[in-house]
Amino acid sequence: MAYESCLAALADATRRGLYERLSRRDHTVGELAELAGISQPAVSQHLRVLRNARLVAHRCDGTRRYYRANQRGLADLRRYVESLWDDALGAYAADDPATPDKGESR
Amino acid sequence: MAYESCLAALADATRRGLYERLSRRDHTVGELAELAGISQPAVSQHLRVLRNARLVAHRCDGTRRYYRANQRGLADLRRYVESLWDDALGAYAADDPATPDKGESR
DNA sequence: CAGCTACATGCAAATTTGCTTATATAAGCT
DNA sequence: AGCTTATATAAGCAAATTTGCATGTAGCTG
Repeated sequence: MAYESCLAALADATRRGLYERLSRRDHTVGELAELAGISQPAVSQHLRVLRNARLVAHRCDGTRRYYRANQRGLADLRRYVESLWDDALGAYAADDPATPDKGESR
Repeated sequence: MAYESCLAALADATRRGLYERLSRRDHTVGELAELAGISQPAVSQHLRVLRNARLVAHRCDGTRRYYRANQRGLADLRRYVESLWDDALGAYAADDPATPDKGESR
């Protein structure tokens, strides 16, 4: 189940920022480091997490590596969220309308 | 935006298990602790995280609190994932030479 | 080959996280 | 009121993560 690593990867704000940037356009590691305002090694490590989750891919061009978003990981995550959503709708439909709630919160 | 706390909440396997169980049926804290095989305080802490993410809600009945899945948090997460998905599709379409450029910003 | 650039990896410190035990609060029961 | 049950909060700890810094590696260029 690959959606687990996607959730873990996107749970971090820095990685979300990197991913969202890469979903608009491809970037080299150095560009990402400058844009995100963190060191290059930090970016490399975040990219490894995103890569293991299949959320990004890269293509090599000389010494540069152009990273971009990859549909595979996101497709897995999307499928999982949709399954949760279907369950939620199913539970809603199964609610007994004759039973009023007592203490609803949050 | 609330999807951030949803991602963080569902990134943990134990909380995912609790949430998925609560999306099928409501449960008390004690039931969840027994089913998950962890202590009651641990469950309470996980439920707080899920509650803050609006992924679960509870209703009080005497000293018991029946928790169940809440659509609000999941709806936020779903909307976010769908927006990422649309971006991914958009990027894919942008690779197609038949579609016009969309003008990069930032 | 030497040197430079772009990136990855390794390591240790610092922060975070998840779990447990202990304690507090609150409601029901006798 | 005192006791029990159900849950929340607090404190402490071990394990996992994040970060910064230093070093290693691969490709280009002269």
